[in-house]
Amino acid sequence: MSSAIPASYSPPITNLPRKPTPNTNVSLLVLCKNLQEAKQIHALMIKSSQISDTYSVSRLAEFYALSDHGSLKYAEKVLNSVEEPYPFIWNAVIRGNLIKQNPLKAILLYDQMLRRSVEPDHFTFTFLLKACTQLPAPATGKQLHSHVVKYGLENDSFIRNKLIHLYAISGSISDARKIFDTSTELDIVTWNSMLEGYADNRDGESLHQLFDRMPSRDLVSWNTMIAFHVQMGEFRQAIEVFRRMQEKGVQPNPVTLVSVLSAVACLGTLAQGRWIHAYIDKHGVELDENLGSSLINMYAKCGCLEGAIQAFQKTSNKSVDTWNAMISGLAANGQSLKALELFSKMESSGIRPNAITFSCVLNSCSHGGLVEYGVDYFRQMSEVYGIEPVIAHYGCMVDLFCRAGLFNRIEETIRTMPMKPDAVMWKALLGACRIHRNLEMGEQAGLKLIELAPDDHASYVLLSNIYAMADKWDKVHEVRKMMWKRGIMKPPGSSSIELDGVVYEFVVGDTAHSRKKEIYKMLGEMGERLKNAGYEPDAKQCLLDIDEEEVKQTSLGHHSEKLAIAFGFINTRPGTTIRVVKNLRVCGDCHSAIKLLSKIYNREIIVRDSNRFHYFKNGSCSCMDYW
DNA sequence: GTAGGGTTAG
Repeated sequence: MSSAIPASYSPPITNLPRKPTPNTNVSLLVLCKNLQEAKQIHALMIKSSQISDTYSVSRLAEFYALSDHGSLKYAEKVLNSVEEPYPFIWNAVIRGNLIKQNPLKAILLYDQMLRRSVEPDHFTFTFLLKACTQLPAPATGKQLHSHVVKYGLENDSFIRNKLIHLYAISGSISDARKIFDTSTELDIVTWNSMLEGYADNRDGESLHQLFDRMPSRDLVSWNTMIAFHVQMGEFRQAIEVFRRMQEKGVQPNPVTLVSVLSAVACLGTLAQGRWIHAYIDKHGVELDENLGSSLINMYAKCGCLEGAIQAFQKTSNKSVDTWNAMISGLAANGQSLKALELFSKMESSGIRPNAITFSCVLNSCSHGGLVEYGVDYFRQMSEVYGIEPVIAHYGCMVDLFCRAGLFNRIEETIRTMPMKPDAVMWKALLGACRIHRNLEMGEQAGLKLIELAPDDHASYVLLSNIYAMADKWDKVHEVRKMMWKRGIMKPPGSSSIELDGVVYEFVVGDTAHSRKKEIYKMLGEMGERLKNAGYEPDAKQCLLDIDEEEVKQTSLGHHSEKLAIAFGFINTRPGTTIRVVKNLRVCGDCHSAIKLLSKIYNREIIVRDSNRFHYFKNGSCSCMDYW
């Protein structure tokens, strides 16, 4: 044949075709530090025809789809350039879309895949089901389930567990359970998926039953239980489970400790929080940014700012959440200006504030009575940072104006904002009406609030307080009757104090305590000294706080925070700071009394109520009587 | 030559 190369021919050395061994270029992909380099390798692969090798092209598509330096656009180009794409490439591109938070696209790719007659495999379905969980798209999930059956993959454990997870979180817990019950082999992830399903459905009974039946439990099982209790507001149980977990010798990880710290923060039990912090240090648990934020939050919510600041400084990789936790911590503890200062530092450090940051910042302005600052930050938020205010931000603004008693600006805000006011907003307004004695607007806001939040006891109490203030006693009774009829119960006020790591809890009019004699003797003394200092009880503010029976038996002197403070006085050395955590808001009468007590007994008293901190010192409070 | 379940922040 004429085209045959003569035997004598030897090509010039420079023109030697540099035929790479099949995987040379592919193995270079891992070294790529940017898209440009990957494209060069891509070009080399085309030149050398290596692109038609299934393995090589798959790896290239995988790089484009999954690497930080990749590009989904190029991944898709590769996908479309291959005649008969192997499912691997489709899987990679689908997975890439999941990573980039685009689950919808992932599902659309599956559709294309079927149109091009590419048969999905077990990997494909795990990714797709994850996409359905992310969206969430339970109906699509159900369809996929039937495809899984069609392809005979229903016994794949990964797919089965994903299906359980998807059904459980999308309200079809019985479908999830059906798969669980009909599985021939249950692995730990199956158990955990089902466990999480019950946790998600707030079904504590089934959750505990399943947990008790588990043949073995791993870290995730324990974390699920702890998180469940935190979610349900059962903070002591959360810590109890944590204790049991340690007894069983299971080592906690950052996820565990984030949950536990959150529970401690809600309880306000500083000694416990310090113990967890020491545990983290001692066991060398990695202080990732989440755990850092949780520590800051815990210290801040326990009223220990120094601790929060130290944790903040120690968190090396500060995320936007880290800054948010510190800013809100400063604000809650009455350090509004410092919070705003920190916000400036955050801006100059190059971290971009998010919507939560602005809630924290506006909240700082509100707590500090810094009206004009607040107005300016609100403007900056959309103008400088392009963050559109949501209802929560408008809520902050209303709160800001409320505290300052600027009723026309409140009205203007509510009138001009692009959404309807929510219960939180009416509540803030109602609170302001009480403090500024604006009875007319207060009544209006109260009725709106009850309309929007008919199950919230606070709605009724606040409205009743307004009526009581106006001496409209028939209306007070009306509200009370309405509450009774609807079966709304007000949880009893309770306060706790932690002494030497032990938490003592008191409820209003508590007489069950083993040291009640001593406590009531102390209360008596406190009452005497308050009276001598010119204090007069004001019963109007909390008529609905306690039952009528109790009104007769006990006086305001027996509110839980006072009981806790009395107990603190007895059991600590003079001059020691008293820290009390209350489940509801401090009533106005107690607030005045505690101010005086701080002076009479020369003690710093820190009370955390359901909204903020009150630092009572020398006769005044850090909240400047706005709360 | 690819996969699974868990957390927080006003």
